[in-house]
Amino acid sequence: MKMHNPPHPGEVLRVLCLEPLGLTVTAAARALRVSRKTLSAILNGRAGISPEMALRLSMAFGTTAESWMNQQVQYDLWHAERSVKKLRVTRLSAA
Amino acid sequence: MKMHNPPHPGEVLRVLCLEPLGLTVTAAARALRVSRKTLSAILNGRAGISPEMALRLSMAFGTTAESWMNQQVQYDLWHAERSVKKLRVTRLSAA
DNA sequence: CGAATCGTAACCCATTGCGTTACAGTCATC
DNA sequence: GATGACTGTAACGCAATGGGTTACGATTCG
Repeated sequence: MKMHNPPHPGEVLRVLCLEPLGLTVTAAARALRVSRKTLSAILNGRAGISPEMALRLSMAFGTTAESWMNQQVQYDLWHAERSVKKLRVTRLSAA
Repeated sequence: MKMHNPPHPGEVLRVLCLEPLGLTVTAAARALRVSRKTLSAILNGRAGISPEMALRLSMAFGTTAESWMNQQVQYDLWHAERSVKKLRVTRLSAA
């Protein structure tokens, strides 16, 4: 069940939300009451989905905030595993 | 399925991981290779679970990093909903 | 040409995770 | 009663990050 290479949520947002509705970045940012820069950063993978942004997205697109946050978690964990390759931690419990 | 009042992950960590093993905060922090202050902050709800910390916990306790991150998400979203009570967002899509 | 869009850089601000050091309080054992 | 272990936390410092504004160059379209 481990995702191979999870896309950043912004990519999903663009393809599944903006494009189907023919929304421009500017228009979507206005609707979300967020600066164009902030939305652009997310769409291009330069920023993550914050809890508040997840709420905004859920309200604007009729989705759940959890789904956005979960995508972000998958993305973050996948990259954390690879950036911090070797964490020396003492095993405290067997499984 | 919406959690009523999700506990912060630190509480779960303490009750489900430290206590069963009779671990002190100091000992657990040493095992996780984290400062005692950092672990204490998490246990007392003064800090969240970062991706890296989720990885450390998964390695030490044989759990999944996702489970810790998901708990954090539930906690964050629940509080975000209540702190930012009214986000004025334009609905862009019906369901 | 002129207008709209877009990505982004440059700044500024607030928050947050993490480390170290240090202090006060609790508790158990000597 | 003194000693040592454990705990929470304040005070600092550092780096990263989300978000806002302004502004510039590039692209696309009427």
